[in-house]
Amino acid sequence: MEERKISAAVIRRLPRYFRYLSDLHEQQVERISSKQLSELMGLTASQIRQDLNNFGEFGLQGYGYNVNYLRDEIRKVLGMDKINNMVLVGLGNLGQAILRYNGFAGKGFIFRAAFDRNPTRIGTEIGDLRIRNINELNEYLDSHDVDIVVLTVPKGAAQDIVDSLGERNLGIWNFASMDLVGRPGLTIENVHLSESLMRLSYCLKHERKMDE
Amino acid sequence: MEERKISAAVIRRLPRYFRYLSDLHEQQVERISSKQLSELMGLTASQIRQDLNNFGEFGLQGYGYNVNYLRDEIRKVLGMDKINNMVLVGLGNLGQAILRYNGFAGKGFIFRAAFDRNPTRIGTEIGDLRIRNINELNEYLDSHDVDIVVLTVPKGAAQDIVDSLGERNLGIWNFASMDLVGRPGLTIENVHLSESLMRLSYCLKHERKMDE
DNA sequence: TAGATTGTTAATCGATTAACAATC
DNA sequence: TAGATTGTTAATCGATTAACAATC
Repeated sequence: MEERKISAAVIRRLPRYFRYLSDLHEQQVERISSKQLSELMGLTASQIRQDLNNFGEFGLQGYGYNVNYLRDEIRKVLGMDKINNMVLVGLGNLGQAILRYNGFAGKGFIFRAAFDRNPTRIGTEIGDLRIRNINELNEYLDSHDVDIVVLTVPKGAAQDIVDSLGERNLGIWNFASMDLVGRPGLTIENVHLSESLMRLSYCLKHERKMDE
Repeated sequence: MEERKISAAVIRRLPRYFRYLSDLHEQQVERISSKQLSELMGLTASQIRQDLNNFGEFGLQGYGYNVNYLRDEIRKVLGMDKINNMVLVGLGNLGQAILRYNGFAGKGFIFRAAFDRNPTRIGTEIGDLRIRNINELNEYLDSHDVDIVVLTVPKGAAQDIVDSLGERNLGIWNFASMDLVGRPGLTIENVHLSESLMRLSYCLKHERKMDE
């Protein structure tokens, strides 16, 4: 499927395209040109066409792009044309908030189980999920089809959990403020909130607008 | 103070340098060369030296960098050599989690007030903060020195709040999954969790390792 | 058909890497 | 002094922008 090597910069922009196209679709917009989209998103039309053509020829000369079709193609490219099964580990404040947020399910990202090591939490329910003992994580992964493990544990615990995951192919959505040591089969995406806040602080101090 | 134009790529890396240097400092490491740091962080030594020299000459030939000194300089560059006063708007799951997280205060980012529009929340306490009515936000900003407004409201409400902030100079840490329309004086940093999750999905599907 | 807009090649710009003189 | 490692210039690489033929 892959032909060219897709750059990190393009991958970073893809979900944003998806969001804009979803919004347009919701507003019943049927077609859009790269020019129009570029003005909406603050990019150049050239860049949009280059980006999209990494993945196929989605447009029509003289017409532009069909919003719904393009959205659907990007959806596929992003691997969102299927259910992504997730489990969450670590039910502190952030873990609970992520688990309770209902914006992911609509995009096909569904929480199937939640784990913690704190005995006072185990057995309690959040939403419709009963909190399980972290010890049961591997057993659960053996018997269920899990795509993504969400790590909302303290940074001291994160690497141990990753190391305990065996040889499985998994995505790790890491909220611990550290860089995990991975291995083949693991795909790690970091959400480093503190670093985002520091960038804001930098931009504030230096009056620097950050281009998306 | 600014001489060269600092690129977005450099700014994105700065907080990560700060994190690694903080970790090294905690481990009592006194000095480090760009070579050593590059191996630790998965960058090239060249890039590290280039990055740092945007802000000054922090090293010593034949020696490398003093960890504590370099950390402190980057801290200043990031605008973290002072207290950053924050208020939070929107006490849903995520807002409460962010407010309760105690990792920001240690870096000088301190929550001074929290606002919501839901009458059942107003007046209750989270941590040591009493939730205030969102109507009082402007009054509060008039009488207090606030640097950063954290927006953890639904996307339908986010732009209205931004528009209501008047002419003030503020940083906006935006968790709503939309791009805010800013104005001079506002510095916006977005945390788009859904987009991060989609990137993970993409990388999973395409077996793509994302270089930090 | 004429006008619009794509897909794509070529040109430009900027970021990363390599190399090395300066110097601790 | 000899060895190490910086700061910085030059070379390379890659990403963005511009241009335009193809074509709806």
